[in-house]
Amino acid sequence: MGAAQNPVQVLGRAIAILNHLAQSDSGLSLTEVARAAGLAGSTAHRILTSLEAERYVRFDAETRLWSVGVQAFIAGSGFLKTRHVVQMARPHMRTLMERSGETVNLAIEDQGSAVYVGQVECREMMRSFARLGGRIPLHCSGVGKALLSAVPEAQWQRLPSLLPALTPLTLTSPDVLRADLGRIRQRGYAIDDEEHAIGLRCVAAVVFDEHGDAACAVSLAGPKARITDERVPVLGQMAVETAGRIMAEIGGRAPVIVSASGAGQ
Amino acid sequence: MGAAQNPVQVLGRAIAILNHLAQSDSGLSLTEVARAAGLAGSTAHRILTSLEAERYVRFDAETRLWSVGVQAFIAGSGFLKTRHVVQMARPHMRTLMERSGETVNLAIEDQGSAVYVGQVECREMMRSFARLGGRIPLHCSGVGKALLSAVPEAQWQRLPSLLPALTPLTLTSPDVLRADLGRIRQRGYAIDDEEHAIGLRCVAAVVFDEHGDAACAVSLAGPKARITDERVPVLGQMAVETAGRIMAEIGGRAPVIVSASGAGQ
DNA sequence: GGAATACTTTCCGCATCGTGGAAAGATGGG
DNA sequence: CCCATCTTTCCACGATGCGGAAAGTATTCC
Repeated sequence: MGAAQNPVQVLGRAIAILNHLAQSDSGLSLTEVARAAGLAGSTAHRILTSLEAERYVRFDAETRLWSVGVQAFIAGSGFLKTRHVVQMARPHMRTLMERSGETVNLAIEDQGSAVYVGQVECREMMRSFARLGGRIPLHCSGVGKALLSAVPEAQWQRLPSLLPALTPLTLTSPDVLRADLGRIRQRGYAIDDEEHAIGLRCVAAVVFDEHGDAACAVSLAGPKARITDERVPVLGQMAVETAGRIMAEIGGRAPVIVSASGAGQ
Repeated sequence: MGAAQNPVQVLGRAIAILNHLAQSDSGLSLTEVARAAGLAGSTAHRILTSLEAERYVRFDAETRLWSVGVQAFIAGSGFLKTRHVVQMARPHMRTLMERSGETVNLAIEDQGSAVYVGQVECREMMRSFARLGGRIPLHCSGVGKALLSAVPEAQWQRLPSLLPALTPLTLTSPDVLRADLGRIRQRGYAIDDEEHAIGLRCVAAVVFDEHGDAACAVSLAGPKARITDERVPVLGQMAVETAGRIMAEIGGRAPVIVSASGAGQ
């Protein structure tokens, strides 16, 4: 994640700092920031105070820690504006949450992982912990697999030969994953059965854009205790329906299936 | 919103650009960016490509427009991790207490009642008795009614047909309460006139989070003797202003009002 | 269709602006 | 109370960002 060749040096450095701050849970001290970004203390300090002047970072005088500021959040949220899907999807996600009683997530693909861009939380005490702006691997999440299933083979063939396992149930073999993606295309929704986190299940369906490419994926996530075997097909169907409504809203259309094998349907 | 004196010139400029991009709905062309930020085209271009290298801005080759990038969204979302409404609200509550001379409370909604999560006590001998962590019903408290007023009708329709009366002035009829909530939305703050305890009056305003949902409510509480009829609108306005400042601090925004009826403004 | 127009991108010499070592100022622990 | 550690300010050096101008590319209008 190093700053590549960048026309403007400071910007690369400032952004590296921001990215590090964003990853930390409770904020970083000056020296931590400096070390993380590989900068001299004075340089890091200058950049931090400069960002602070614009409220892109915040300094807590009590804990003496630096963290991400409001304005970075506000500006960053501007990203969602240009993603009309997110806006359009919200009411449908809300309905889905009401009907299913589970938390609904919306994610897009970005650089080999899924990023959560929308969420409607359910009212249960026990609920999923996905965070807006958070990243999750494609191969071991409902949204991720749903997105993958919509991509032509050519692109996911360059997967590593062994996928990282986050739980004992994670699909680590590309061949097994490939088979699962086939099933996903057939039934219309992906199932994540504790492949990302123990006790967490979800179902997810993909939303296609006007070109028939995957725009994003909607998922329903909840504890295994609540998302039982019998409910999976029901919830999956709901996710598919919601994805369909969002798709209609944004003028998307399912792609023409080119698969040569007997992928049915 | 101009970049003030900033230790690092480029950062001020880059951030100004990002902020402008974030405000625009569909993206900006290079020249629009340059003009908005008051920069030479070449300078704006250099900064933009630099930000693009870090995925903080995105360039749509088709429309030739620049907009906020994913990574800015991801990093900006890091703000939510370290955001604690209660802590951020404190300084603003303190100011409100100084200006009004009354005790200031902060409450969140939890399972059908309001819970006090913050307080700045005034210096008067006679003062309100809310306790941190204490619960208070939604229908007969300033904070409670303010929070209720921010919830879409669908959710508070399942109220019992007769609300418990804590004083002779408590609003016990759901219809009367509903009408009051309408008025609260109109004027921006709630009034509790001895509805919870005899002799106690308060005004309260709601603080919205980034989704436009109620995050918490601020109230000013004091004895009826001090909070006279003439002071109510003044104090109410102060509460609204403070709520606004807290909202800015946590990156919240007022919700888009969808109400079909004449709930105006 | 061709020329004029508007906008985007690259180039490069100049001096401004950012850099980081060092020192001063805080803070905390023993 | 002193030493160790971390934060903040300072400053001389030169690397780095600046913007005018020119080249390259879409768009419009006759």
